[in-house]
Amino acid sequence: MDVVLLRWPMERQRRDALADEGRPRLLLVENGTEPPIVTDLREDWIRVPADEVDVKARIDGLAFRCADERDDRPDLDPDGVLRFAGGWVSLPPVEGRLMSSLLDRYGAVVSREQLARSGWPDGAPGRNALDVHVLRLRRRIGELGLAIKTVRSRGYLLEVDNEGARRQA
Amino acid sequence: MDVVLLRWPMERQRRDALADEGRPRLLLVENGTEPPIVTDLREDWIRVPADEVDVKARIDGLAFRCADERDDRPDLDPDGVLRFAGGWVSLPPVEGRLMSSLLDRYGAVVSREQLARSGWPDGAPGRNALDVHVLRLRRRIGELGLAIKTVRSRGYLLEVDNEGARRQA
DNA sequence: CGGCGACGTTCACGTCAACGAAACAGAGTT
DNA sequence: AACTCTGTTTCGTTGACGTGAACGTCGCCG
Repeated sequence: MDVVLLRWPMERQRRDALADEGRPRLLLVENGTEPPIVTDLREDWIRVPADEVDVKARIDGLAFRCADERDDRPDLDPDGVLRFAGGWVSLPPVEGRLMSSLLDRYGAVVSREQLARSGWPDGAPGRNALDVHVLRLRRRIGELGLAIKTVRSRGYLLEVDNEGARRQA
Repeated sequence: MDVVLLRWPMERQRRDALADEGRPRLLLVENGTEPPIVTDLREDWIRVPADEVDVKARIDGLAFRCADERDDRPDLDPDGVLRFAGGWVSLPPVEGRLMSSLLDRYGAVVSREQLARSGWPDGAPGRNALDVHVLRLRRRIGELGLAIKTVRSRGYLLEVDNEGARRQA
């Protein structure tokens, strides 16, 4: 993700907006003013005027830090604990297997048949069982900021929930 | 943890040593040399000479980042004293062994079977003994700000208690 | 257009197992 | 005698899982 440059303290408002979006930013601190208090991994500052090399080093360092947490994929450990974005929920056996299958193809569609096979390796119960488990799985992972989208007549797809996340928080 | 100041590139060796230890450090970059490539959350740099205020801002920012991921783990000494966050409680033998097992996998799930083996190396008593000891352990460590979470049908997990902590305080 | 069926979502239950909590009793210590 | 540590019994609560049914929505076809 690109690092945004902005002036401090002139563009304080813009900085707050970027912080809300979670975008990395480098504050160019005007001479004669104090640097801000940095409490965010995606923020850094440098006093201007500054050497071009120094600015580049700051930008690269920031980009590196952000890349670090970019592959922030949900992770399901063997004990049925799903971790994501600093939080975790525990998944019961069936839902754990469904999630594992969705995770194998994170961001892509998984067919109902495939899910049913994952959830019940030796024969699925009634047709409706899968639907109900998907519903329950949705509710659980909602609070982590994850969502399962339906692709009608194709299957389901796991992704980051861009909308519902703040409702939960 | 304290931030260590050192000169760059003169003290490169010392910097590497600190990096190995995981200690936070601020590199004072000599004029006329390029800043290092920062690939570590516990490292930052500033070009000298610099304003006292700027140096302080760098140090504070670093300290904040490190505090964020401070692995301030509870510690159980061989005499059954559990220390955490400035306080301590003493644990009876069985609970001490259970805690030791939970600490080995701090933040992860430990199965009931594993716990039973730790608590009673030569044969576990009745089925409910473990439940009761977990209950008692919970009450003891609650006042330290620790909590044992149940992961149903999988086991237990030790972590910092984010909610109950203020009730105790 | 209107009806129909395939597909999904959600709710309300029922069953079963896992877990939690209180209360009690025995052994050992102080 | 008071206290701690321990294990057991008993009972209540919660969670997991499947089923049946009500409801919505989409697309197809007469």
